[in-house]
Amino acid sequence: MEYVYHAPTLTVDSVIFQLIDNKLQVLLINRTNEPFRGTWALPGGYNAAGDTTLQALERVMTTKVGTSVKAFPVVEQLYAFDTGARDPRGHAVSITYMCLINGLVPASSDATQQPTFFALDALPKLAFDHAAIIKFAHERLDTRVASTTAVYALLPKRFTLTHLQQAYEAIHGRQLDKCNFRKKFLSFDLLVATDEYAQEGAHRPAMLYRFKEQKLQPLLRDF
Amino acid sequence: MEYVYHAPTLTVDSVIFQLIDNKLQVLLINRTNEPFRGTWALPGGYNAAGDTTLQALERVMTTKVGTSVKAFPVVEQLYAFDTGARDPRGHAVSITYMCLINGLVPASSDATQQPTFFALDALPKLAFDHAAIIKFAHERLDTRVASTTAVYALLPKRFTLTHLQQAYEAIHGRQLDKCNFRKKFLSFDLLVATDEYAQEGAHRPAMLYRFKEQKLQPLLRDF
DNA sequence: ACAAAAGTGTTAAGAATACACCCATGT
DNA sequence: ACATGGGTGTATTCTTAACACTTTTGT
Repeated sequence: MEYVYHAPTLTVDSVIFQLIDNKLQVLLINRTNEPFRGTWALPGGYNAAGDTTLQALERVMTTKVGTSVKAFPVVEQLYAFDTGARDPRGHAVSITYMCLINGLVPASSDATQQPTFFALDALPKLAFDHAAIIKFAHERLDTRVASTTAVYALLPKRFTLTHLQQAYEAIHGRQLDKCNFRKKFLSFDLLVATDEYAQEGAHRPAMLYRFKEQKLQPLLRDF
Repeated sequence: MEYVYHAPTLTVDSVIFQLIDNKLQVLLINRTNEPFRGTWALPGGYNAAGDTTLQALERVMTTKVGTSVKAFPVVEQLYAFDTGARDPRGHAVSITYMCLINGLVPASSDATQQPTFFALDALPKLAFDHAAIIKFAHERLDTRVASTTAVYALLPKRFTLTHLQQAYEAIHGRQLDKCNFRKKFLSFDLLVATDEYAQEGAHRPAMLYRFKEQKLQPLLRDF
């Protein structure tokens, strides 16, 4: 049998989440090339032969976001999307990653790409099937913060219990009872109170907490 | 910039689960080609340009398992593995799928591949990183049967509550209390009792149940 | 004194767990 | 009669959920 194997185009796209103004936001860049030129899209790029998907992701991060993958405390592969024909010339498969971070200031090597964070409830029109990818990523994030300590990646080292609760509320999209939230989360015994307080207005200052371990751990019970 | 894009090799591998003798078993085939010739491996194959991963999976299923993907009530994409260098000539990315079925008798178009079900606790030496893929698939299956009605795909249309419990026990790998299991599962209101009984030995016959809906549904509470 | 957010207590409903028991069948 | 697995009841403990209350700050 005479048959020359030809591989489909392989790309990598990253969904970078960050909490800004107590809202869950995602990083988008403005496409400078066709197709979808001028439309907002997830930072992504080609995965060339010889590169692992993580290496391709690193290339995307350094060139289009201005940061190494290593700067993200939580990076998780999501799904291989192959519905959206990325390239009009043919079928493409995109491996997607979810990246969580706090305090990232993006800087593309190409300034016209203007990397910008958008709130999930105020997304612009998106290129390719990127709206579906973001939806998938949001659902995955929801299950991850429910079953692991993944929120730590979205918060600064020190934070108040109200910050923590607001993070959960922004991700889950619903209000939680303050007292019940605190009792439950503290019962996991993952936080330690620091001796510092946050003074943020005309009211009682809040105690600052930090995670005992800055790493992904399973939660005893789901949130 | 003069640059010709070259895509990595893309493959598809399937983890086919079935319950046999109250044990969770996975389908393996014996490799007829190098590398790993003569070693057991997951059914898999190349994903050629122009084919979606599901089309590539269909090709694998019809040629190496003797069944269409459509015969599997539950098919779920798992993860893109790119650690194992499938081909010694270069880097390869494998998209993996988990497929659940009941009563499958496999038949490869190439009889020397002898597709065979192996119990998860008695796997042979495996090619590539397939041991890691099976472990990943097992964990995913565990969360799926805990949060959805995915078990239905592993059971015949009619089954006893003991069969159902044994399925959960085989997947979770631990014993469950009969009374508590029944109360909880029946409280989901997903099963209906048929008017038939299963007579399986020198003891009281067991009532046969069926799922109201033969489809994947979320469970009210996790198992 | 008051507004605003921090932080706590209490109770009732619901779920999980452990364990003991009765029932219907073939031999 | 008895062994075997089918099928059920109940009490205890742990979680969840709702809601009301007190505390500490700046103005």
